[in-house]
Amino acid sequence: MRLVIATCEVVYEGRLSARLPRAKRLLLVKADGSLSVHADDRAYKPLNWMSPPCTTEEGDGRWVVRNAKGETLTVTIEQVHLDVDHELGAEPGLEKDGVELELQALLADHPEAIEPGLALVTRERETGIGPVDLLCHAADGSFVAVEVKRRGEIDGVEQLTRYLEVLAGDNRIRPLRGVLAAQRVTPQARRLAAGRGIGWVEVDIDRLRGLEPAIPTLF
Amino acid sequence: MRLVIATCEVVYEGRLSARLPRAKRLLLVKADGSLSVHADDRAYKPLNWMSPPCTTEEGDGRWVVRNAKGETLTVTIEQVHLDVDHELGAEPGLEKDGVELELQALLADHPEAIEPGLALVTRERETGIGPVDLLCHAADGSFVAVEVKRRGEIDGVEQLTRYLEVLAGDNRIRPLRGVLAAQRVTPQARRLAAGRGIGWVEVDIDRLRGLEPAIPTLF
DNA sequence: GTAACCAGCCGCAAT
DNA sequence: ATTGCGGTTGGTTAC
Repeated sequence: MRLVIATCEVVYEGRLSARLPRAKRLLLVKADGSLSVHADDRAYKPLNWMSPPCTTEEGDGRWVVRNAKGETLTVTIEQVHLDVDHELGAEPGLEKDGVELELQALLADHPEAIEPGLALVTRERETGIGPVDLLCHAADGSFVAVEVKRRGEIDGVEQLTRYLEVLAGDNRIRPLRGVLAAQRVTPQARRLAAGRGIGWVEVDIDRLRGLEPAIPTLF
Repeated sequence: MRLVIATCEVVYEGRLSARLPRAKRLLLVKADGSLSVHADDRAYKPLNWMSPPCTTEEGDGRWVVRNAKGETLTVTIEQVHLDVDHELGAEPGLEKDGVELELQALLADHPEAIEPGLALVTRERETGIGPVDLLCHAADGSFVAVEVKRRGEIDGVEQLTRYLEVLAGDNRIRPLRGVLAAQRVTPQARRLAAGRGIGWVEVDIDRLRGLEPAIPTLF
């Protein structure tokens, strides 16, 4: 990993055109070949960058980074304030406990938290246009397709709507309705869901975490 | 901007839980208070980070970064290989020519590229649930709501569907239909659009750039 | 490779 | 503050 602090100008030509007038910035060159240009703000987002795979041509105070699509990032360096190179070695890897996956697993174990009497049929049921998170069977005899989100917004309702359109053609799982299950459901999403005949429920992930696996799956 | 290369362990507790076992990494501390932890790959993406506003407590080989929501990023430092601090000064700012905006502007000047005889009524027409990119009037007397995308995918069709649902209630712009205009339209989006009675068109941005403004707006 | 979907998405603008 | 929405979104996975 090479760290350069330099007074420079930067031009990106690719999916858009972007120009950075002369200023002091961090140029971060990683072992994967990528280059990021950072200012002292914008959190972790660089001002400009080129993602790998790409190649850098360096010479005469000018770096030209290119990728296979012909996009270019050109850095014109006026003055170098720091230029260091460090070998970092292999990254052992990031372990994550993601929220949506955990929420889906918890709800799969506790479908009754979505609606009393609900029982799991299957997870990640394929529809042909993507998998529906949970397919359940309700106390009233109907099937319920559940879309699980950390945050229930409009696009979750849209996604579930698409799945329902497809699943409606399968008469083995009729009658069918849809429910959006999320930690929070926004007012717009509630309104859109209501207009589409889709239910919604807010679930408390901390309460779910405290429960023991209770209801076995149907199949 | 402070650049530290250190052998460290990192734990994030917040919207999810994440752990990084001991390894050599870059710690990037910006003037906005943000901290990013980078490995030598993943392009510009850090392994872990904390966005501003946040505060860092540093002491005894341990950094604890907190934000207002109680999320924490804890870095336990075993060995420091580099620790430098540079004043970057103000960033003069990034100038961008975005693609969707340019495409929308070009199509506003050349609605006939969407469909012969089309004339612009207005851009960014408010619907109550967000602005529709272009509202036009067609040769057949109908109004046409146009959603402009760089890449026409399912969510563009969904978005336009929502707008059409709302705009259908306005009888000053009847009859009304919808068109998705993009540089490319994916097969799935075409299929979904067809099922909803929505049209689609692929536009050549380079050809549009070469045209002179031709058709004046109606209003 | 294409396409759909998630992401601690980020960041912006309008409500 | 919320919410919709674009992004040079990036990255993963299934088809």
